[in-house]
Amino acid sequence: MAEAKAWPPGRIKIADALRVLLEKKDFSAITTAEIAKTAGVTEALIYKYFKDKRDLLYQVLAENLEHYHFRAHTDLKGIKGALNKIRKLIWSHINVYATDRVFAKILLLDVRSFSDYYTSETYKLVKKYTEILLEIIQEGIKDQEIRDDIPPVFLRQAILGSIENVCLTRVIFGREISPDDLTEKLCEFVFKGIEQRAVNHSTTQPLNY
Amino acid sequence: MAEAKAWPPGRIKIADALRVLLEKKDFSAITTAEIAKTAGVTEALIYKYFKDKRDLLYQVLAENLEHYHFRAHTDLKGIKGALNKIRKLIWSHINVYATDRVFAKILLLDVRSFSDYYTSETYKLVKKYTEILLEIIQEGIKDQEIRDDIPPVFLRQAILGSIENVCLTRVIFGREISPDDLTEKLCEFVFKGIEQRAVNHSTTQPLNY
DNA sequence: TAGACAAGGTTAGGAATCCTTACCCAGCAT
DNA sequence: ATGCTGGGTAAGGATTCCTAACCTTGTCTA
Repeated sequence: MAEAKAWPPGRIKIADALRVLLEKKDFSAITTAEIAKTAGVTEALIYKYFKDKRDLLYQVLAENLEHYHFRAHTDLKGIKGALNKIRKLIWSHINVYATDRVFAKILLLDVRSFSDYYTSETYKLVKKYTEILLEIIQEGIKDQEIRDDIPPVFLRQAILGSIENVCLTRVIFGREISPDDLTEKLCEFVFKGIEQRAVNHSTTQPLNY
Repeated sequence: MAEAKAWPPGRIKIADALRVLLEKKDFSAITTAEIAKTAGVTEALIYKYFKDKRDLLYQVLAENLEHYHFRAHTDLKGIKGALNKIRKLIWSHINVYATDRVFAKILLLDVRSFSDYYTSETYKLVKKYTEILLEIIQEGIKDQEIRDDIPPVFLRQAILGSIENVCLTRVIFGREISPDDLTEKLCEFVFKGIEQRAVNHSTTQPLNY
């Protein structure tokens, strides 16, 4: 799937058309007629390449996911330490939402309400992506950088939830997303929590940086 | 809106019918014909009481929200300390998702993809609900229980995101939700963060419990 | 080199779905 | 008795998603 090469022109035009339309409209408000017209093909062609309208959405998402998954992987190369990796992953993650609003909208809003999405190939890609974070957490626990009294899978959910929810409102209302600023705040939150630390200047110095 | 009293029987039957159908199906897969049939009324009656199919969804959600918002408020009475209040709020919040899966599905999955939802009266109720958490955070900052170097609005988003994302997968896949267990883990995460604390047995005893 | 056969695309249409317009009827106030 | 309001129905139309069948062009092969 999404072989990156050799898609017929019609298929490409259709996928691009959907991306264009999603910039301005909800997925549910976009009709197949509209997609076909924007793509410059007939409606029936959509159904040659996609099972149905949703499948088109899933496949468009999948193409983006593959790309960003690959990028996340390379972005992490050369970084030492679980917390540093998490910081970088958060930054990259937010940066994608900041620069590709259509992708953000599809992933955070459009597909989530369809229950067949969770059995799709595309959802497997999402899981593959979040696997990266899980591995970093496990590494961090092993190296004593991350606490070991909360299950890694749980931590992953909580971390991703906070990232996504912070970006979500900004995506919905078209507000600006600043990766630097948000990453800084998110890391503070995720790493240290909201509790006011004891104001004990002698013993609470951070050890790692 | 949602005057709690004096709704005509037809309206009640329609709202109930939607709730029943949502237990088994996506909102997008439910037809107006189906709703009418389940309710034992004609399709046209839906449009007497609701602007359109979505408006029906929003209003059903609104009714639940009002109820849970009220309950959250009373649940917090008599609790001292911002962190204790947050713990209780998290528990109540999760408990709602645990006991009312339809409500959870509507709020976390169904309405989010519709952009007109964010201009609806129902969304205002959601904001009113999240306002509770914001006020607690502000109180906590004032009382030095909560760190003051991250904006309260940001903290609220991050906290709610982690709560909701933790519940989300369980809602999607129909897995069990254990309020006690999840609250404990979430509070640990939210209050203290993921970073392994310095293993300094003399000074790191928790103070509050 | 005819012809089989994919691959890419179109024509035409049908079932379902959402929603509207016009109508009915009971109760009740004047 | 009459007008009017609130709750409900009947009937239909436009739109939307999707399918079946067909066309066309290039390529492989006997």
